[in-house]
Amino acid sequence: MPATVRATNRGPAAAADNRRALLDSARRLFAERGYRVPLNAIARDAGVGQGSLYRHFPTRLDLAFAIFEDNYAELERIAEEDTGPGAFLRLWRHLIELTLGSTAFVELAVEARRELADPSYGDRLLRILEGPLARAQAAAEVDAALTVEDLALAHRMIYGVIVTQPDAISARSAASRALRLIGRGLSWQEEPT
Amino acid sequence: MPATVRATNRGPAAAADNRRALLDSARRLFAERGYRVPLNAIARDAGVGQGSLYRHFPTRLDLAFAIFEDNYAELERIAEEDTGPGAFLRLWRHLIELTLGSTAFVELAVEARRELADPSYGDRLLRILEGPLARAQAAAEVDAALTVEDLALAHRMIYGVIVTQPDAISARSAASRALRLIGRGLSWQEEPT
DNA sequence: CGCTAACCGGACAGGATCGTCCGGTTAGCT
DNA sequence: AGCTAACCGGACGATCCTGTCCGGTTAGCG
Repeated sequence: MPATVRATNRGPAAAADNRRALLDSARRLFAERGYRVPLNAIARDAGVGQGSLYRHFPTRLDLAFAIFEDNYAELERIAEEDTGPGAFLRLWRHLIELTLGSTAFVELAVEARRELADPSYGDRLLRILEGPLARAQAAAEVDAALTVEDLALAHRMIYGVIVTQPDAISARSAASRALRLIGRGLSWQEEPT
Repeated sequence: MPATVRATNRGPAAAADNRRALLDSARRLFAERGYRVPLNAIARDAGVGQGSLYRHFPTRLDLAFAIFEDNYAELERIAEEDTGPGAFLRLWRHLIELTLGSTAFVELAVEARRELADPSYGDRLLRILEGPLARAQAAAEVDAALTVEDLALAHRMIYGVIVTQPDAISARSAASRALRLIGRGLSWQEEPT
């Protein structure tokens, strides 16, 4: 039996384990039931008391930040390390994949802006996309007129498709169709505003 | 004083007035606070008791159906009556305008499918768009490859943009940008799946 | 072995929402 | 006027969620 497995989750040494169990359960339940999943459901799923949940993460936002920090860190890592041909498209695909995995990723950003009245959390995605987009444009891989704001908008469009889809399986193909729609354009006459 | 204004909302003759007041309040609160607005808030706003609300509309779905029936009826009327040049685009714009007016319009369709396990409510939009799209394609106004499913997908994409926007004013310009993005395409290489 | 700091569980109070129930009100008819 | 069917209001019980509080548990140390 590995040393990390304990017979009990009590005592000073159990704090780290409980924290990790809470994060694991929260990640799964956010994905399965959305950002608004009850916090006590998370505590129950993690096998810890309500007290422990609120001690480790005083608010829903604290918990969600801790979970989706992983998403951002991974995107930042990819944006930094992958600079070869097609790197932008790989980064973009990864972002879509994360969104398919949990729409709470987007809902958190919306909630953070509403709750904290601070746009910095949403801006983080823009900063991640900036470098790779510029490099892809320099390599003529994507339209030079494209901006990171366009990408963020496209991301929210994909979110809309996923969140209105009844199940995760069909969400993937719907998102795929939506990406093609964005990529090719509907080819109709929409005059500029 | 018009005959329709009553000093009281009691008695047998008041039922119709109360029903209308409930619909008016619900329409406004659904638009302002989203599909999940508390039902008792609607009753309070309409100036009627909880009992009257539940008597007229046993479930949230009943109330929402009654409200958004107007949206569908209006779209159907436009689709039927307006057959001149550019008719399709006018219909499409009207759909976007309704969605800007109340995202609950979309959320209801999602909820109805989840709750009733019946896709007919969502399909109603497809049926409305069918004729005008075919006519626009016959007139070479829009790409012949476009399907009503594409349009429904695009509609949900616009919904995603609106619902993640912090306020109604900025939602309009964001939706406008999104529409241009869809119309022109991002012009990058996304291979078909 | 006993003490203590750190930590845990779950009961609990507070607050929100749902849906029901029944005493009270009204219009119209006799 | 009196009666009755139709309708209304809001109190109320049930349920759910949040966030706190405190008696109980554990690891490590002298």
